[in-house]
Amino acid sequence: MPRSDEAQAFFNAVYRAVQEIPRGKVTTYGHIAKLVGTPQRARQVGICLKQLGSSQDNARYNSENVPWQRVISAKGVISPRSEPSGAANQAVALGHDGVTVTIGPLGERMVDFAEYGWFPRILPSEEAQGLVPSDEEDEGDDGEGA
DNA sequence: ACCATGACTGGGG
DNA sequence: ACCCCAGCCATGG
Repeated sequence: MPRSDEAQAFFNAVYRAVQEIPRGKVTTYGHIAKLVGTPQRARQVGICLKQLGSSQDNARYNSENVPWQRVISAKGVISPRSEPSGAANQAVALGHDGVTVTIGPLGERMVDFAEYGWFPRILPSEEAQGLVPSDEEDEGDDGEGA
């Protein structure tokens, strides 16, 4: 577990944000970092998910109630890790979510953001609670289409 | 206490 | 378009 209370707060914020990713959708480590207010700490988001244990550990946040599989790299690829089966497990879990994972030329497991990407500016829960400062500004944000 | 190692990323070469 | 690199900072030796 993290050393400081500050770090603990960051971990919890990340877990809560990840819990808001809808089933059948994915987002990036970097986007979660932005959602919790620390855009430079995408790497630490990865550390948070790595720390998730099973529900048997009596931890408030665990691999059962936090959909860790819905977070992938900004390249649209399931991040490889020391344990190769880890990425494979994530692909299986995503498949269970109804997300199609394709295999790239180098064996990378990739997900199409155009179809499965979830990138809100703020957390839906905050919006529902009216915690969002007033922000009625519009600009041509996205406009892609496959 | 110091150093190396990552579930990362955007920018430069 | 691909590779490299400086920030990032929790963990483990």
